[in-house]
Amino acid sequence: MARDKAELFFRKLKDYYGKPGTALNYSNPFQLLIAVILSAQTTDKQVNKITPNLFSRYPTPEKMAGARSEELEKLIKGIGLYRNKTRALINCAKKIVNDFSGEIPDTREDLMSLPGVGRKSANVVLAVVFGKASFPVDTHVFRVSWRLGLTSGKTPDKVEEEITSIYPEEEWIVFHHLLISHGRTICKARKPLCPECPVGKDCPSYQSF
DNA sequence: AACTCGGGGCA
DNA sequence: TGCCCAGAGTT
Repeated sequence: MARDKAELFFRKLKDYYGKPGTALNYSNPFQLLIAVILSAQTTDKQVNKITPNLFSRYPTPEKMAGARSEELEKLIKGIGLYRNKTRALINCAKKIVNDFSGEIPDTREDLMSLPGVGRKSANVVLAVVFGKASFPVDTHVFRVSWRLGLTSGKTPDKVEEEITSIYPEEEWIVFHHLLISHGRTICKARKPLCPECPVGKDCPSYQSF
């Protein structure tokens, strides 16, 4: 039963990694959304380097919608994929202004209609900005939950469904944090450090790759 | 389903 | 210094 295993792993991981830290500190919904878009394929550290200048120049959807791409590009250059993201940011801001009256939409469907916002980013915004139950499934979540035997789905949507059925909503944030921390430090994509893993031999994937 | 987009981190 | 890593969009 996945739920029994989940309880055990959850406890062990929680003992090991502790409580979630504070990662995304943008209280402004628009700025948080933009920071999330910029975070794709990068780290929060990289994003935090460029956001002060970016938001100083384009603090609102209206300002960003009117940005010249050459100018905005300079402000986010240094981060990866800057051409894609420049386009996404400007088009996203325009859509917020034109289709959503300048407000950040609060449904998954509307968020995903915004350029640069996919399934994972939409769920982050729903959770962080609107406090809605949503579980962002990134590659860490996907890989770690699969190795632990908690999920078997082959698509992120399926994994999200499986994983959210295991825990009550109140524990999602902690569990999400644990999967991410674990995926980054021990349960790495290549060369996972199984001997150091707090789950150890209870993991069905222990030393099997 | 496979590929692209750019730079940081680490072997 | 070259390989691996992290999402969204396009074909």
